[in-house]
Amino acid sequence: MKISDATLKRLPQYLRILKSKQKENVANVSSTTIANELNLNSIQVRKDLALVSKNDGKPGIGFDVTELITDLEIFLDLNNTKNAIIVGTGRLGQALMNYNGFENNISIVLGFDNDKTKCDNKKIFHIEEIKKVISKRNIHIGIITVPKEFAQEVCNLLVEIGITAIWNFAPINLQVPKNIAIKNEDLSASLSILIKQMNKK
Amino acid sequence: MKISDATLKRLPQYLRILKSKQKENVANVSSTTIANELNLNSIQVRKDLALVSKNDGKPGIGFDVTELITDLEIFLDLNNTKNAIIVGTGRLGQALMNYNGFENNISIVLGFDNDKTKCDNKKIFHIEEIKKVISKRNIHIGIITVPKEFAQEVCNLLVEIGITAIWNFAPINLQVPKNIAIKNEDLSASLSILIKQMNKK
DNA sequence: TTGCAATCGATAAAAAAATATCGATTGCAA
DNA sequence: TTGCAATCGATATTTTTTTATCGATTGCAA
Repeated sequence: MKISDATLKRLPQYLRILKSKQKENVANVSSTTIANELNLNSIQVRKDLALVSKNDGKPGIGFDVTELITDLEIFLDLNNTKNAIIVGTGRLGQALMNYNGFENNISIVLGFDNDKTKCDNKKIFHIEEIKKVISKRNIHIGIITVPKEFAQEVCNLLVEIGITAIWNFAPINLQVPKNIAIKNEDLSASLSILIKQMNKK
Repeated sequence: MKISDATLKRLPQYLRILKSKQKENVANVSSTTIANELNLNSIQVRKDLALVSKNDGKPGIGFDVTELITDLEIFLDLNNTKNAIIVGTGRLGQALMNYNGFENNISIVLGFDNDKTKCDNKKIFHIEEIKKVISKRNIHIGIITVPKEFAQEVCNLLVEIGITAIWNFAPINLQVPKNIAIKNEDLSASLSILIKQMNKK
């Protein structure tokens, strides 16, 4: 059973709504309710949920909030924390190191930079030390927040030291071996969509 | 003629490649070349480009780099700079204020925060002053980088003062009137996709 | 009870997006 | 010249995604 990226993108949103319902001590939520809050179609919500949960919704009532949360968390693999490192500890890197919007599934354990003045912090090391510092730790994810000129180089380095997933914030499409997972976070593209949408209205 | 979000997302990537080719004094680029660099299908590239440019590619040669750049920039409305403000000048807000990956189409002119200690900066004001400070300026875009608890409230405020496009980085789905353009930047969703992809490999 | 509104899942249909096919054009090398 | 490889656009096909339909279940109110 494979799940499309489109669906995958919606799952964390469902989870957020479910958790907020849980906080309000709501026991059941209908697909219609979820759909309305996210401006989606309720059929789509049901289909998405059916892919990740064996807990059927009950006609007239909806879905059991707690059960669905459990299933979503399992599916999204939110229970075991992934260790991550960040290369590039400028403002964006620091913002991510301190971001609390992630649903607790990654822990950004270390940062690296080529600016020695930033390395006074316990958690920030000079990029040259990366091999040495990382060797004994179990790191899954590498986050790239360096200027685009250095991004491919950093990417290669991360691959070399055994990182298997790369989250890239530099405005460039990185080339990686097939066995490496990569997600390019393209803020320009987002902005283009927003501006296009704005001009239409 | 309407363009899908999927296509719209690819256009800035094409532009980036074209510009880098231009820098290398390459006069023509084939759809195959572009497709390979982005791991896309060349037919898809040609179709996308046909939507935004009347300059046909030439068989055996490819597309004229300069012409395509011009057409993409016109289509993406990159020539007239949009003024933007940021609400929430924590690390992420500051990172965006200093980000240079945008293709020069927005200028983040001012920041707002509810922390007075941040407001010594010429460009950062207290949120309470927002109406007064903004009234005479021509602001198009509002960027929200506050904690999620305050995001909807800030959003409402932005709508109230006449902002027509909102770029939201708080992990929450904001509700806006129909005539307002909105883009929720969902980092958790991106991360979910990356992790899913990683686990598959 | 009984009937009604809310909701579900399964299946079908529609819409959208991606990819394949194919004849035509171009430049280059034999 | 001539033939070949690269490339194009237009059209057709396939695949994927979204939305609609419909019979069935549930709780609640009359």
